[in-house]
Amino acid sequence: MRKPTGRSDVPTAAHAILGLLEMDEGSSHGYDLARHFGDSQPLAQVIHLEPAMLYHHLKRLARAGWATATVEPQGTRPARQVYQITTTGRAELRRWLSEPVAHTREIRLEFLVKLYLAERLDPDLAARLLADQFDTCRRLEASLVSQLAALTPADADSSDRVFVRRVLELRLAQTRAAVRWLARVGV
Amino acid sequence: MRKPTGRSDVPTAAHAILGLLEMDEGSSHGYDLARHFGDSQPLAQVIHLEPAMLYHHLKRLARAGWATATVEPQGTRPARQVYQITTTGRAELRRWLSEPVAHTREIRLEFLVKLYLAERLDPDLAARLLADQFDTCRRLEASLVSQLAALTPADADSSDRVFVRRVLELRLAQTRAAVRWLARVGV
DNA sequence: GGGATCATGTAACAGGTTACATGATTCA
DNA sequence: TGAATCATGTAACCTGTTACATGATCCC
Repeated sequence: MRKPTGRSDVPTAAHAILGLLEMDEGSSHGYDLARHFGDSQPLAQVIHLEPAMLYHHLKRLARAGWATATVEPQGTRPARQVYQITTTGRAELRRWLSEPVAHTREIRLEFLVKLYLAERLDPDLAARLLADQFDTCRRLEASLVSQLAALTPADADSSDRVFVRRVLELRLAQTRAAVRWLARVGV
Repeated sequence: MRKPTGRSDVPTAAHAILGLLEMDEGSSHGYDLARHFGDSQPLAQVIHLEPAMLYHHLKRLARAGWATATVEPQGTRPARQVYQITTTGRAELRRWLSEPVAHTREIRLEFLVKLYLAERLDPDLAARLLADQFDTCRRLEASLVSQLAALTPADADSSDRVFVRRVLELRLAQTRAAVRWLARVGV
């Protein structure tokens, strides 16, 4: 018998669904929610979610106690599973929305989803999120700068060192681009 | 019975291992290769590879005919599985190394691995890869610029439109950062 | 007649993560 | 004595992708 594998780490998609349940307030079932991730919808520009995974996440949200499902018979069609966010689900959503992402690479997906939802659910929260994300990226930038500074003094330029320097320079460039973008968005 | 599920898409990790087999030329078994992905090794700054996945990929490389395994008994320890790259494996590696990545988000991981290996296996190939990647990113940049231009004329500024514009602006910023970095590296 | 729409999924596969199994040997 | 090294993995879980099942109804 194994230990119950100490994992946590709820994926962005699950939180996105949780946010949509909060926005759509009331009647949301899988097929309905799927439209948010369909062609030319704003969220679809940022996160892809196939029906298979959508239904999967809905079940997990229910298992976690963040949503409840009620069955709505449809006559001929399969019964609708209408989901509703719970109080603990709402608390979890808020917690997630207040938390900036830790890495620059997560801006493109996770942060954009947070921003989309926060702006539509609570503009004040969105403003705070933006400010916190800006600070986080600034700190990342400073850390990269000091890592680079610690690197260059050693004059031995093995190709491995050159490579590591380039990696840091790329990260710094990406992080600075994010910082400038955040500053422009957060006016 | 299902169709054999039309997938392909070999992951970066597998190609990284293939590249290391080509570099280490001869005696490389799992435990040995693992050192490349250990603390403070240059590749570890870019890609994480736990032993479990390393051994998994080695088996898949053998299954694909890109490497062959020969058993080297060790007495008391488990026998070493020594892997060697094959001719088709070498061809596949070369093909992969010549191909720039299609998306800006893939620069951070997949492109950096290609660059690391190409520079160590064939500097000319590395130079061509850099040039091709630069062109690809330039085209991406142009595409994003025209997408933004197509967006702004419509004056109706729904919050959804604002969001989509921001997404494009972030991508453009990230792509431009990559372009400048590539230009600096590729001197 | 034939495809899109509604509404739910399952099956089979993939990569990836964490924890653990095995068992002798070397070193602090 | 007990941790690290060598060398291989497996087990159990996860997200994610693609293909397909079901079956009525609506619209061209």
